[in-house]
Amino acid sequence: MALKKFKRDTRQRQVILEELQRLTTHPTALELFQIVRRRLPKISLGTVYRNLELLAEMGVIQKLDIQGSEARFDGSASPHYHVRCVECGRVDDVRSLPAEPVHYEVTSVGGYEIVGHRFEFMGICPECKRLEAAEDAETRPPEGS
Amino acid sequence: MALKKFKRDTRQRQVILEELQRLTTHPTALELFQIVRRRLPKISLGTVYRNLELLAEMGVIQKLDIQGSEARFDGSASPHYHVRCVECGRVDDVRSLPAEPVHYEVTSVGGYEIVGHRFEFMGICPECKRLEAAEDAETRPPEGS
DNA sequence: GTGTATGCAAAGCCTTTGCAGCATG
DNA sequence: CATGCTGCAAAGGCTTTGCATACAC
Repeated sequence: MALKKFKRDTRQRQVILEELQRLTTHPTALELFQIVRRRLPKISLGTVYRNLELLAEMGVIQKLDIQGSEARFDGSASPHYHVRCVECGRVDDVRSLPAEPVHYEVTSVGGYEIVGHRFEFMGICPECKRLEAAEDAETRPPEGS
Repeated sequence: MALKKFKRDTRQRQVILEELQRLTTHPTALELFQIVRRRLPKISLGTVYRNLELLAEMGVIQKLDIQGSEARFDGSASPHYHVRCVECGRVDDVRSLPAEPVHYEVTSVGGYEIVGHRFEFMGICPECKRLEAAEDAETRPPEGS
Protein backbone atom coordinates (compact mmCIF):
# COMPACT_ATOMS: atom_id res chain seq x y z
CA MET A 1 0.00 0.00 0.00
CA ALA A 2 1.62 3.24 1.15
CA LEU A 3 5.38 3.07 1.12
CA LYS A 4 6.24 6.73 1.31
CA LYS A 5 4.20 7.42 4.36
CA PHE A 6 6.71 9.71 5.97
CA LYS A 7 8.72 12.50 4.52
CA ARG A 8 11.83 12.82 6.60
CA ASP A 9 14.64 10.54 7.45
CA THR A 10 15.47 11.40 11.01
CA ARG A 11 18.30 10.14 13.14
CA GLN A 12 15.81 8.77 15.64
CA ARG A 13 14.05 6.73 13.01
CA GLN A 14 17.32 5.40 11.67
CA VAL A 15 18.56 4.28 15.05
CA ILE A 16 15.25 2.75 16.10
CA LEU A 17 15.14 0.68 12.95
CA GLU A 18 18.81 -0.26 13.14
CA GLU A 19 18.61 -1.45 16.70
CA LEU A 20 15.38 -3.32 16.17
CA GLN A 21 16.79 -5.13 13.18
CA ARG A 22 19.92 -5.97 15.06
CA LEU A 23 17.89 -7.65 17.80
CA THR A 24 16.34 -11.08 17.56
CA THR A 25 14.45 -10.69 20.81
CA HIS A 26 11.23 -9.03 19.67
CA PRO A 27 11.50 -6.24 22.21
CA THR A 28 8.68 -4.18 23.64
CA ALA A 29 8.58 -0.48 22.91
CA LEU A 30 10.02 0.23 26.33
CA GLU A 31 12.86 -2.23 25.94
CA LEU A 32 13.78 -0.82 22.57
CA PHE A 33 13.55 2.68 23.98
CA GLN A 34 16.10 1.80 26.66
CA ILE A 35 18.44 0.36 24.08
CA VAL A 36 18.10 3.22 21.65
CA ARG A 37 18.63 5.68 24.45
CA ARG A 38 22.18 4.46 24.80
CA ARG A 39 22.88 6.02 21.42
CA LEU A 40 20.39 8.88 21.62
CA PRO A 41 20.11 9.89 25.27
CA LYS A 42 17.54 12.56 24.51
CA ILE A 43 15.05 10.40 22.68
CA SER A 44 11.60 10.06 24.19
CA LEU A 45 9.41 7.01 24.55
CA GLY A 46 6.69 8.72 22.56
CA THR A 47 9.01 9.02 19.58
CA VAL A 48 9.80 5.32 19.79
CA TYR A 49 6.12 4.47 19.79
CA ARG A 50 5.39 6.80 16.91
CA ASN A 51 8.17 5.44 14.76
CA LEU A 52 7.45 1.81 15.49
CA GLU A 53 3.85 2.37 14.53
CA LEU A 54 4.90 4.10 11.35
CA LEU A 55 7.45 1.48 10.35
CA ALA A 56 4.92 -1.26 10.98
CA GLU A 57 2.34 0.48 8.83
CA MET A 58 4.91 0.72 6.08
CA GLY A 59 5.56 -2.96 6.30
CA VAL A 60 9.21 -2.49 7.19
CA ILE A 61 8.79 -4.17 10.55
CA GLN A 62 6.06 -6.14 12.28
CA LYS A 63 4.05 -5.30 15.33
CA LEU A 64 3.25 -8.44 17.28
CA ASP A 65 0.13 -8.61 19.39
CA ILE A 66 1.22 -11.55 21.47
CA GLN A 67 -1.27 -12.89 23.96
CA GLY A 68 -0.97 -11.62 27.47
CA SER A 69 1.82 -9.26 26.67
CA GLU A 70 2.38 -5.70 25.63
CA ALA A 71 3.07 -5.14 21.96
CA ARG A 72 6.36 -6.50 20.73
CA PHE A 73 8.17 -5.63 17.55
CA ASP A 74 9.93 -7.75 15.00
CA GLY A 75 12.63 -6.22 12.81
CA SER A 76 11.85 -8.71 10.10
CA ALA A 77 8.92 -8.06 7.83
CA SER A 78 8.82 -11.53 6.32
CA PRO A 79 5.85 -13.54 7.54
CA HIS A 80 6.61 -16.21 10.09
CA TYR A 81 5.13 -17.43 13.34
CA HIS A 82 6.22 -16.99 16.92
CA VAL A 83 6.51 -18.94 20.12
CA ARG A 84 6.04 -17.27 23.43
CA CYS A 85 7.39 -18.68 26.65
CA VAL A 86 4.56 -18.88 29.13
CA GLU A 87 7.04 -18.63 31.98
CA CYS A 88 9.28 -15.71 31.15
CA GLY A 89 7.45 -14.08 28.27
CA ARG A 90 10.27 -14.20 25.73
CA VAL A 91 9.27 -14.54 22.12
CA ASP A 92 11.17 -16.42 19.43
CA ASP A 93 10.68 -17.02 15.75
CA VAL A 94 9.33 -20.24 14.35
CA ARG A 95 10.98 -20.57 11.00
CA SER A 96 10.34 -24.26 10.60
CA LEU A 97 6.72 -23.85 9.60
CA PRO A 98 5.32 -22.56 6.35
CA ALA A 99 3.49 -19.32 6.90
CA GLU A 100 0.24 -20.50 5.39
CA PRO A 101 -1.05 -23.52 7.26
CA VAL A 102 -4.73 -23.23 6.68
CA HIS A 103 -5.36 -19.68 5.71
CA TYR A 104 -5.61 -20.41 2.03
CA GLU A 105 -7.83 -23.35 2.77
CA VAL A 106 -10.26 -21.15 4.57
CA THR A 107 -11.38 -18.31 2.41
CA SER A 108 -14.78 -18.10 3.93
CA VAL A 109 -16.02 -18.84 7.42
CA GLY A 110 -19.55 -18.33 8.58
CA GLY A 111 -20.20 -15.65 6.02
CA TYR A 112 -16.96 -13.83 6.73
CA GLU A 113 -14.56 -13.03 3.98
CA ILE A 114 -11.24 -14.11 5.43
CA VAL A 115 -8.41 -11.68 4.92
CA GLY A 116 -5.78 -13.11 7.21
CA HIS A 117 -5.04 -15.10 10.30
CA ARG A 118 -2.90 -15.15 13.40
CA PHE A 119 -1.15 -18.16 14.68
CA GLU A 120 1.23 -18.42 17.56
CA PHE A 121 2.57 -21.04 19.90
CA MET A 122 2.82 -21.08 23.63
CA GLY A 123 5.59 -23.09 25.18
CA ILE A 124 8.40 -23.27 27.64
CA CYS A 125 11.73 -22.00 26.46
CA PRO A 126 14.95 -23.97 26.97
CA GLU A 127 16.11 -21.60 29.67
CA CYS A 128 12.93 -21.97 31.72
CA LYS A 129 12.91 -25.70 31.23
CA ARG A 130 16.40 -25.79 32.66
CA LEU A 131 15.36 -23.70 35.65
CA GLU A 132 12.36 -25.90 36.29
CA ALA A 133 14.48 -28.99 36.20
CA ALA A 134 16.88 -27.41 38.64
CA GLU A 135 14.04 -26.47 40.97
CA ASP A 136 12.63 -29.95 40.85
CA ALA A 137 15.97 -31.47 41.74
CA GLU A 138 16.17 -29.05 44.61
CA THR A 139 12.65 -29.50 45.89
CA ARG A 140 12.32 -33.23 45.72
CA PRO A 141 15.05 -34.42 48.09
CA PRO A 142 14.59 -33.40 51.74
CA GLU A 143 16.20 -30.03 52.23
CA GLY A 144 19.74 -29.99 53.32
CA SER A 145 21.37 -26.76 52.18
CA MET B 1 -9.04 -30.80 39.13
CA ALA B 2 -9.21 -27.15 39.94
CA LEU B 3 -12.95 -26.78 39.94
CA LYS B 4 -13.45 -25.54 43.45
CA LYS B 5 -11.26 -22.54 43.18
CA PHE B 6 -13.71 -20.28 44.88
CA LYS B 7 -15.71 -20.87 47.98
CA ARG B 8 -18.88 -18.94 47.64
CA ASP B 9 -21.67 -18.94 45.18
CA THR B 10 -22.70 -15.33 44.96
CA ARG B 11 -25.56 -13.82 43.10
CA GLN B 12 -23.15 -11.66 41.13
CA ARG B 13 -21.22 -14.67 39.95
CA GLN B 14 -24.39 -16.49 38.97
CA VAL B 15 -25.73 -13.62 36.93
CA ILE B 16 -22.42 -12.87 35.24
CA LEU B 17 -22.10 -16.46 34.14
CA GLU B 18 -25.72 -16.74 33.11
CA GLU B 19 -25.63 -13.65 30.96
CA LEU B 20 -22.33 -14.52 29.39
CA GLN B 21 -23.53 -17.97 28.47
CA ARG B 22 -26.71 -16.57 27.05
CA LEU B 23 -24.75 -14.31 24.70
CA THR B 24 -23.06 -15.44 21.54
CA THR B 25 -21.33 -12.13 21.01
CA HIS B 26 -18.12 -12.56 23.01
CA PRO B 27 -18.62 -9.36 24.95
CA THR B 28 -15.96 -7.24 26.58
CA ALA B 29 -15.98 -6.89 30.34
CA LEU B 30 -17.59 -3.50 30.04
CA GLU B 31 -20.31 -4.71 27.72
CA LEU B 32 -21.13 -7.59 30.02
CA PHE B 33 -21.09 -5.25 32.97
CA GLN B 34 -23.72 -3.08 31.32
CA ILE B 35 -25.89 -6.07 30.62
CA VAL B 36 -25.55 -7.58 34.06
CA ARG B 37 -26.28 -4.23 35.63
CA ARG B 38 -29.80 -4.43 34.27
CA ARG B 39 -30.40 -7.26 36.71
CA LEU B 40 -28.03 -6.15 39.45
CA PRO B 41 -27.96 -2.37 39.40
CA LYS B 42 -25.45 -2.19 42.23
CA ILE B 43 -22.80 -4.41 40.72
CA SER B 44 -19.41 -2.87 40.07
CA LEU B 45 -17.16 -3.25 37.08
CA GLY B 46 -14.42 -4.55 39.35
CA THR B 47 -16.61 -7.44 40.39
CA VAL B 48 -17.26 -8.32 36.79
CA TYR B 49 -13.55 -8.35 36.05
CA ARG B 50 -12.77 -10.42 39.12
CA ASN B 51 -15.39 -13.01 38.35
CA LEU B 52 -14.56 -13.29 34.69
CA GLU B 53 -10.95 -13.85 35.58
CA LEU B 54 -11.92 -16.48 38.11
CA LEU B 55 -14.32 -18.30 35.83
CA ALA B 56 -11.72 -18.34 33.08
CA GLU B 57 -9.11 -19.78 35.44
CA MET B 58 -11.56 -22.47 36.39
CA GLY B 59 -12.10 -23.32 32.77
CA VAL B 60 -15.80 -22.53 32.87
CA ILE B 61 -15.47 -19.76 30.32
CA GLN B 62 -12.75 -18.52 28.01
CA LYS B 63 -10.92 -15.26 28.00
CA LEU B 64 -10.09 -14.24 24.45
CA ASP B 65 -7.07 -12.09 23.78
CA ILE B 66 -8.10 -11.02 20.34
CA GLN B 67 -5.67 -8.91 18.41
CA GLY B 68 -6.15 -5.21 18.60
CA SER B 69 -9.02 -5.43 21.00
CA GLU B 70 -9.71 -5.42 24.70
CA ALA B 71 -10.25 -8.80 26.28
CA ARG B 72 -13.42 -10.55 25.24
CA PHE B 73 -15.12 -13.43 26.93
CA ASP B 74 -16.67 -16.58 25.59
CA GLY B 75 -19.32 -18.38 27.63
CA SER B 76 -18.34 -21.65 26.04
CA ALA B 77 -15.35 -23.48 27.40
CA SER B 78 -15.06 -25.91 24.52
CA PRO B 79 -12.06 -25.19 22.35
CA HIS B 80 -12.82 -23.56 19.02
CA TYR B 81 -11.41 -20.72 16.97
CA HIS B 82 -12.65 -17.24 16.31
CA VAL B 83 -12.98 -14.77 13.49
CA ARG B 84 -12.73 -11.10 14.11
CA CYS B 85 -14.13 -8.53 11.75
CA VAL B 86 -11.39 -6.06 10.93
CA GLU B 87 -13.99 -3.41 10.23
CA CYS B 88 -16.34 -3.45 13.18
CA GLY B 89 -14.48 -5.62 15.67
CA ARG B 90 -17.17 -8.21 16.22
CA VAL B 91 -16.02 -11.70 17.01
CA ASP B 92 -17.71 -14.92 15.95
CA ASP B 93 -17.05 -18.59 16.47
CA VAL B 94 -15.50 -20.81 13.87
CA ARG B 95 -17.02 -24.18 14.47
CA SER B 96 -16.18 -25.62 11.09
CA LEU B 97 -12.55 -26.28 11.91
CA PRO B 98 -11.09 -28.92 14.16
CA ALA B 99 -9.46 -27.34 17.16
CA GLU B 100 -6.11 -29.01 16.62
CA PRO B 101 -4.74 -28.07 13.24
CA VAL B 102 -1.04 -28.34 13.82
CA HIS B 103 -0.54 -28.17 17.52
CA TYR B 104 -0.17 -31.87 17.95
CA GLU B 105 2.15 -32.00 15.00
CA VAL B 106 4.43 -29.53 16.65
CA THR B 107 5.48 -30.64 20.07
CA SER B 108 8.82 -28.95 19.89
CA VAL B 109 9.98 -25.79 18.19
CA GLY B 110 13.42 -24.34 18.45
CA GLY B 111 14.03 -25.96 21.79
CA TYR B 112 10.68 -24.91 23.19
CA GLU B 113 8.35 -27.42 24.69
CA ILE B 114 5.03 -26.51 23.08
CA VAL B 115 2.10 -26.42 25.45
CA GLY B 116 -0.52 -24.79 23.30
CA HIS B 117 -1.28 -22.46 20.46
CA ARG B 118 -3.52 -19.62 19.41
CA PHE B 119 -5.17 -19.37 16.11
CA GLU B 120 -7.62 -16.80 14.94
CA PHE B 121 -8.92 -15.40 11.70
CA MET B 122 -9.33 -11.87 10.53
CA GLY B 123 -12.05 -11.15 8.06
CA ILE B 124 -14.94 -8.99 7.04
CA CYS B 125 -18.28 -9.91 8.48
CA PRO B 126 -21.42 -10.18 6.34
CA GLU B 127 -22.79 -6.97 7.74
CA CYS B 128 -19.70 -4.95 6.89
CA LYS B 129 -19.46 -6.54 3.47
CA ARG B 130 -22.98 -5.39 2.82
CA LEU B 131 -22.16 -1.86 3.94
CA GLU B 132 -19.07 -1.77 1.77
CA ALA B 133 -21.02 -2.92 -1.23
CA ALA B 134 -23.61 -0.23 -0.60
CA GLU B 135 -20.90 2.43 -0.34
CA ASP B 136 -19.31 1.29 -3.55
CA ALA B 137 -22.59 1.45 -5.39
CA GLU B 138 -23.07 4.95 -4.05
CA THR B 139 -19.61 6.21 -4.84
CA ARG B 140 -19.25 4.70 -8.24
CA PRO B 141 -21.61 6.17 -10.81
CA PRO B 142 -23.62 3.41 -12.47
CA GLU B 143 -22.01 2.70 -15.77
CA GLY B 144 -23.50 1.12 -18.87
CA SER B 145 -25.84 -1.48 -17.48
C1' DG C 1 -18.88 -16.14 63.49
C1' DT C 2 -15.32 -16.28 59.83
C1' DG C 3 -13.39 -15.20 55.91
C1' DT C 4 -14.54 -14.61 51.00
C1' DA C 5 -16.64 -11.43 47.77
C1' DT C 6 -18.35 -6.94 46.91
C1' DG C 7 -18.55 -1.83 45.92
C1' DC C 8 -16.08 2.12 45.36
C1' DA C 9 -12.47 4.61 43.86
C1' DA C 10 -7.83 5.23 43.25
C1' DA C 11 -3.87 3.55 41.03
C1' DG C 12 -1.31 0.92 37.39
C1' DC C 13 0.17 -0.09 32.78
C1' DC C 14 0.79 0.57 28.27
C1' DT C 15 0.02 3.68 24.70
C1' DT C 16 -1.49 7.90 22.54
C1' DT C 17 -1.61 12.84 21.98
C1' DG C 18 -1.33 18.18 22.36
C1' DC C 19 1.93 21.54 22.04
C1' DA C 20 5.89 24.44 21.17
C1' DG C 21 10.43 24.29 19.48
C1' DC C 22 13.73 21.90 16.39
C1' DA C 23 15.80 20.07 12.35
C1' DT C 24 15.26 18.00 7.73
C1' DG C 25 14.72 18.52 2.83
C1' DC D 1 12.00 28.27 5.13
C1' DA D 2 8.06 25.25 5.60
C1' DT D 3 6.57 21.58 8.10
C1' DG D 4 7.13 17.03 9.62
C1' DC D 5 9.27 15.28 13.80
C1' DT D 6 10.74 15.48 18.43
C1' DG D 7 10.66 15.85 23.59
C1' DC D 8 7.88 16.48 27.34
C1' DA D 9 4.17 15.58 29.95
C1' DA D 10 -0.44 15.01 30.49
C1' DA D 11 -4.31 12.28 29.28
C1' DG D 12 -6.68 7.98 27.78
C1' DG D 13 -8.44 3.27 27.80
C1' DC D 14 -8.52 -0.97 29.97
C1' DT D 15 -7.70 -3.56 34.04
C1' DT D 16 -6.23 -4.32 38.72
C1' DT D 17 -6.24 -3.42 43.59
C1' DG D 18 -6.68 -1.56 48.60
C1' DC D 19 -9.95 -1.12 51.91
C1' DA D 20 -14.04 -1.30 54.72
C1' DT D 21 -18.29 -3.56 54.55
C1' DA D 22 -21.61 -7.17 53.37
C1' DC D 23 -22.92 -11.74 52.93
C1' DA D 24 -22.44 -16.93 52.02
C1' DC D 25 -21.50 -20.89 54.53
